[in-house]
Amino acid sequence: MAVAATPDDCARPLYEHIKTFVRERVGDGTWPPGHRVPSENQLVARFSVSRMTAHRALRELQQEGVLARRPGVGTFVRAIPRKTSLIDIRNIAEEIAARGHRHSVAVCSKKTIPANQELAADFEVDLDSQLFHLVLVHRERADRHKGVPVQLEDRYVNPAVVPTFLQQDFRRTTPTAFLLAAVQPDELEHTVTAIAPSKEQQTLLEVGAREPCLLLRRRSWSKERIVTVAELVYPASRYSLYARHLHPSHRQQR
Amino acid sequence: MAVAATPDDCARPLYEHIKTFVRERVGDGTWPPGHRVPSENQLVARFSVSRMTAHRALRELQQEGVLARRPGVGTFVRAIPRKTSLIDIRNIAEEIAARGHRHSVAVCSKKTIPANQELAADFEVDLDSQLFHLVLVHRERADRHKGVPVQLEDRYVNPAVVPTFLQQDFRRTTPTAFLLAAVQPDELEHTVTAIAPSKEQQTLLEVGAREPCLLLRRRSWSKERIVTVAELVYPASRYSLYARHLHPSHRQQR
DNA sequence: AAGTGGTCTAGACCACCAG
DNA sequence: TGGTGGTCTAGACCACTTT
Repeated sequence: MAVAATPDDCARPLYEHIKTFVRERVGDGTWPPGHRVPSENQLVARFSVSRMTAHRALRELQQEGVLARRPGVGTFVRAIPRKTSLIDIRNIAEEIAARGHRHSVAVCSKKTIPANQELAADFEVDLDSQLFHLVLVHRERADRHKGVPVQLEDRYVNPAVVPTFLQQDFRRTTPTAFLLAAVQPDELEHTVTAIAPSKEQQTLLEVGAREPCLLLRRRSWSKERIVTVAELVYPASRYSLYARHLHPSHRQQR
Repeated sequence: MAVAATPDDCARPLYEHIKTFVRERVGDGTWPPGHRVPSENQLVARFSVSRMTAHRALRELQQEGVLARRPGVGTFVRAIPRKTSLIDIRNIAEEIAARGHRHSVAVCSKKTIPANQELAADFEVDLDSQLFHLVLVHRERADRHKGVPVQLEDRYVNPAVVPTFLQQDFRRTTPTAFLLAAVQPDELEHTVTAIAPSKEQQTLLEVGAREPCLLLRRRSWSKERIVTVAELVYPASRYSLYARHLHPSHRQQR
């Protein structure tokens, strides 16, 4: 009974409480796909809110692809893997861990550099402003072998937004994880193209000249300022990008 | 004055009326980026609805990236190209037209074929079931030159869902446009990788063996049934995929 | 002080689906 | 017939920004 007051009660909207309540149970498997979640009226009683508030919580979870609702029937946990990657930023370390493999990182470069013409334009700062620059190679290994490179990360970061960036130990925390924790980006831009790897990229990724690679260029903004520009190179044989999502008219499923 | 009753008044929710009203003005440029849209109270008066209804309309348009809202200030038309491609299906003909160029199509193959093992699994139908198969080359040209191939489209369609598919004239309507009109997909899956083009792809796309290509594999569902599986090959030098979007906490912008 | 958006309530009516 | 979700109203309080 009781209202299951989560630790983080602090001033969050009531519908967010309900969303968290549902998401936790869906996330940890307490409510498996197909499971019927409490009706609006049951949530009204359980959380002591009005029906509009409970409705909003369930409606938003439906729009996010977590739940499927059927008028006259009920609300159910959706079966399908929800939207991923390309859309959300994904942390490569967690992804690899999710596959049951080991992730490791080699730091190739980690320094402060002056902005050249192109970078100054990207970051909307003056020429020769100081920027952080980082080059990493992410490797994935299944057992006790050395593993293979799966991503080359070439990243510039705005020191004005994240002054402590270069002090991190990137063998413990990926830049993506750190940046997401440090600044919540308001906006993301992704551009994907295919490239033939350069000599240097071939060496770092341990691929041949003929193996095509995916180049994902990501820029993120916070409060109108660019936070980071990253070029992520994936050998196509070892990685592809995936997205699955609902279409505007959300509805359906079991 | 009056409620600007749109032609399609038929039983649509009131908040949808308001959303349409706003979207039309944003779409046709009547309200340019940065323009301040009517406040909730003004919409309440104009549409004779309650504030909750007006609020929901504006909130959803915010979530869709059309509007930016600032508490205490107002609601404004967003400046930035909203989420595109990779997320939404995009129609290559419209895209090319939007760049002021001409789009043309060569139909390489258009027939009914029996499902092999792989296709049967994809479509969740029996082996040797009949499927529609289509191969197109999309070209883009700037002036009166012949233009260059920008996309090779290799598509299978479920006849049970779209029986009239093969009867279309794909020089007039792209498969994407037709399919979107025929069946509203509930769900989409995109997988992106990089490939070195095969001999046949090199010929059709008029690219060299060394030019990497993007391979976008798209599957769409309607009511639990697969509608179509498409493999779209883009020469990387002529095309890249782009997405820009807001992060979960939507807020900001002028 | 006035206006904005953000949230919330306690009712209500409806179409739909189940038993 | 009773429960479900979908919509809607007419109030309300709040934090915030602008004037």
